[in-house]
Amino acid sequence: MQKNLVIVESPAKAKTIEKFLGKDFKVMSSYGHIRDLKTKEFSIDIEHNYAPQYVIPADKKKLVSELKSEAKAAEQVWLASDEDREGEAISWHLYEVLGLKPENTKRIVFHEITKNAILHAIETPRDINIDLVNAQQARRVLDRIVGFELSPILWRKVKPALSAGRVQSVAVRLIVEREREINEFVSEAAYRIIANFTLPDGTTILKAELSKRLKDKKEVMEFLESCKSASFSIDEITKKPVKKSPAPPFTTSTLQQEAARKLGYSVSQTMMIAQRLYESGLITYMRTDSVNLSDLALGTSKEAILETYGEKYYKFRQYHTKSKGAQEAHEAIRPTYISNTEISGSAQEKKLYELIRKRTIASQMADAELERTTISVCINNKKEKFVAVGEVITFDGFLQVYRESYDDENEKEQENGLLPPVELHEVLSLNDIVATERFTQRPPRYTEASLVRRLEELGIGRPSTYAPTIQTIQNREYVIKGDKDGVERVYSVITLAKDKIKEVDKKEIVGADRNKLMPTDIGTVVNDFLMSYFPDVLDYNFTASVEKEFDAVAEGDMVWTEAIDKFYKLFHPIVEETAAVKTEHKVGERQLGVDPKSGNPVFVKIGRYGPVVQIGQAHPDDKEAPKPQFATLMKGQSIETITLEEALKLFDLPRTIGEYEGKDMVAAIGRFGPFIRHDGKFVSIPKDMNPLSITAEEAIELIDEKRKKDEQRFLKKFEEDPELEILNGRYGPYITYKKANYRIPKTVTNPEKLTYEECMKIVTEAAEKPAATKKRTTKKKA
DNA sequence: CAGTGAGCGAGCTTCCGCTTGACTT
Repeated sequence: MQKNLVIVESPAKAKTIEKFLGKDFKVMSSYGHIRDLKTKEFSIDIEHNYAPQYVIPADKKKLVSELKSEAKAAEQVWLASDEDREGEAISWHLYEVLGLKPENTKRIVFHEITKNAILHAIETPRDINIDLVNAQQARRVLDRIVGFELSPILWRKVKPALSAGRVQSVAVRLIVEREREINEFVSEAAYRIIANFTLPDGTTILKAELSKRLKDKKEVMEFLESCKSASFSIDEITKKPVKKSPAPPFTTSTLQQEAARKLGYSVSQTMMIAQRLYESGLITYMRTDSVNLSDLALGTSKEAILETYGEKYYKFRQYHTKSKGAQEAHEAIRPTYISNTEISGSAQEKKLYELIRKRTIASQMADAELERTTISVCINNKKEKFVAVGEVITFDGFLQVYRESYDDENEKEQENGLLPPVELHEVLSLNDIVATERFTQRPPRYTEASLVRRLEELGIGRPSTYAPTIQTIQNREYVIKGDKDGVERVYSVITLAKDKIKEVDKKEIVGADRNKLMPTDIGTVVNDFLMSYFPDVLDYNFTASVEKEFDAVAEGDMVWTEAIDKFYKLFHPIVEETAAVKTEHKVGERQLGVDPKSGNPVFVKIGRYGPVVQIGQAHPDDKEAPKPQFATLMKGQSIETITLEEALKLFDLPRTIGEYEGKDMVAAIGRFGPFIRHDGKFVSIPKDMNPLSITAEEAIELIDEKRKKDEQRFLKKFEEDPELEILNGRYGPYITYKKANYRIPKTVTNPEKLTYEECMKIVTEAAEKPAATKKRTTKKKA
């Protein structure tokens, strides 16, 4: 019989702890929550004081019965779930479901997985904190009420299968509002003035910028004109020491941000890779909001720094979490063993590990020291000055290991180089002055990672939900991650050189974006709807204010059902009212005008499958009445901005554009964008062409291109096995075998020369690696 | 990642937060 049963949340953690505790302890994992509200029902009994109806999900039944029998057999059960609200609730559910008894059940907590921490926890057990559990129930019930009362309203008023929630709806709001700011943004121009001087030695160049920008061309002309006869001399040299400190160790959110900036990983990619590192025992837990390092980690970091860089580079630092609502059940994300400089694994895993290791080490290193030199050049007939700033690193400190990245150019600190040695009052000769027209920048669109950062700042969402939330708002098609073409802008450059002023216009592309989050029509309509009826829930401070109540519950100062009741009494009547409003028109519907052909009204709205134009009304009761006509909006069109003319044009599709080889060519828009159908085959119309304006010649060219590509698609077939083929895909050659695809190693230069045996070797080797065998088949529709 | 290609009157959708697995005979 087992003496002790310890239950933790994660199986990887269970494995580690079992080693520390010895053979008198069996350690099992609950795999997170073991009980929850029903998935398909409201499951809250409003009439009976918001009593939640918990069930054990089907995929947890087997686990729960195993836990139950192990618990029954054990002399002592130790509930060791995380030391936060959710963890406390997990322990409580375990206690209830497993039928544990108070006399042989103990609750223990530790927030670092070290032998000392665990042994200490075993020595200092406590009871389940029911106040904390109730705070979790309040959180759970509130989220269910908000989600399950708001979503059905959207199904009725906007589109089926939509969703709303405390977290996702605010995430969408951030993106919608940012896009509006961008649309309303008016950039302002000003001239940046840069002068190149030659020092008295006759060769060295000093580059300096005018201390202020000039408003317009007239001002620039006047300024340059007066510079013709001016003399320039150095009137001030200042040197100032500057210090820079390292960033704290990673939390989930900062790891996601840095992995996106430095390695280009998406938020979910980062989490998957980190999960593998965690399961291999290489890093600590990857879902955390804490920047705290264990004493063990602090000690080994110190050793590593002293050994590799020397004492001068070491500085003991303790970080404190600043983010709102942090619960700090875990440590910061760090290598399990700092001394592990190299790991085995995929290239991605290695890169992420290296990032985590460097960040951890740097966080315990000395400040970098810089010397900032400012040289100011005065103009004898003006009070403005030219200024040159240079920076020299006098001691690199943590910079030797790690440098934090920035999201966009605005945030990036200017890279100041080294300045040439100069003397005070030295007279300089002017080479040229270049005035470049610069524009203020619009606010940046969110990336996945910058959205996570914003949500964290607002205290909305948790480390375990950042990645799923971003997935959800994209699945619902509230936002899309995509690219935006920039627009060409003309700016002028005015140069003074050799006493002559010259002006040229130059062109630049601005506002182009890659992989940024942008709202869709659906997202915008849903957001506007929720904002007008439920501004309190969409308020950026809603989560923060309910968290305050949950804190009061956790402290025992408030009964959780009263907190919920307070909210429900305000919230539910609005839900009822909103649902009761009979609307003839869908939310977001907009009439564009009248169809000149039929005289029927033309309007745009969110249809069952997304944004559409509709001509004429439906007459559900009259079967004889003419049916309305529909047309889907094209990519880039929006129900907010589309005009009547543009909308009517969409009805020209499908459009016969001519004949080729005796068969009609028809242009239309399908599920995956514009295409041409010809002789039963489909050819996509590229982004820079329009199905409404494409000519027969262009279409024939596309068809021929497609045929050529299809021919080249089959690189090689094998007689040994017809299911094995080498194909040419969008991303180069690949092997396909039994409906699965396999990458050809980069070392192979002539894929078409691969033999049957070589191909099968690639296939079987890939199949052995667990990651490659899995093929995600994402089903959108039921 | 590796090729798809409507429809707008018929049937169930949805929340947030913990955690990973992968039918059973």
